[in-house]
Amino acid sequence: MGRQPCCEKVGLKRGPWTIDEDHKLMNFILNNGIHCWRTVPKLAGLLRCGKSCRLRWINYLRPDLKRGDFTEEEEDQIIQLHSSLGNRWSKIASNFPGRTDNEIKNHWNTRIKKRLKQLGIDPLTHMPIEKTEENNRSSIVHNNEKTAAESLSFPLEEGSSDGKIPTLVCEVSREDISLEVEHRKRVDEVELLLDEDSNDLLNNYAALCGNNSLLLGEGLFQDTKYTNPSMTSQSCSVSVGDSINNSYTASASESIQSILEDSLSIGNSNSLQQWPVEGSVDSIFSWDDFDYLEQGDFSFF
DNA sequence: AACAGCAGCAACCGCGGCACG
DNA sequence: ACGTGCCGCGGTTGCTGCTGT
Repeated sequence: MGRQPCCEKVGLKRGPWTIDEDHKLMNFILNNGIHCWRTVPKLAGLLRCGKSCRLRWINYLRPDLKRGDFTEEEEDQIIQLHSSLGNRWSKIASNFPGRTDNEIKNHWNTRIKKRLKQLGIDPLTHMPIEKTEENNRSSIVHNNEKTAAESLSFPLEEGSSDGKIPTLVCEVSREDISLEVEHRKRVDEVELLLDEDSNDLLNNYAALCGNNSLLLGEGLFQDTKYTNPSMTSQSCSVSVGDSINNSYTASASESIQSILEDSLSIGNSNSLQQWPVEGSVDSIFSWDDFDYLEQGDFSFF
């Protein structure tokens, strides 16, 4: 039993994508659109599984991707949404046009989490760490005062009787359960808001998140500025070609800036606006160039 | 200059949910 | 109602560049 693998893994390529593979994938999707990811690699002439192609497209090649560092406003919003939605990265990402769930997840795990900890805030609960520890201690104390049966007598959420096994463990206090129920309510309310009008989310958030409101608009991150150096994130070689005669190749760490500048000077000076230099060096594909592709007089390599 | 440890990111993996026959 | 296949999500891994010693 069990699911079949999404594809035959034998003979398929894994690991970092090459420029050539990127070109093939983009070329294919721009010309044919996306119908079935499973068939994309075959039709595009790629030795990848459909899943890998999908991931590459969504996280990297999509034309509407916004690259570069997260702004303070974005970070604040991520924190707010995370306090309500938890690790539902795709939901969180849906509030950031041009950002991917993977990108937000990585940013959370590598930076925001760390920063919250430095500020004495538990990234999981969004509560001050001391208070979280107190809660943990007190819940254990409370729990010791109750029988196991009493602890188990409160369903975690409405609807848990629908055949699902309640996700309740013995070390849950009455207080914890009410907190959990309250949290779920907030999640539901925020999701409603997201559906109805995400622009109103922030306005409503303060009202919804009592304890968490300390994170709201208090200038918590006003003094923080990520001075993230430009990342040369991909190990493979980087090629920049204009649509006519020129093509450049260099190792990732080598003179990326100058390559970009060369590219800019050759082609449309607006062509890299969507791909900030501070972002990944792989962001150098110009989507303006794909206009040529659609017009039929341009092709990569 | 060489090495080790760390940080950041892209990519992979496995599972759940959903659509469809 | 059930089985199958695909997509999407979230957690995790591994690679690469950076920084400190």
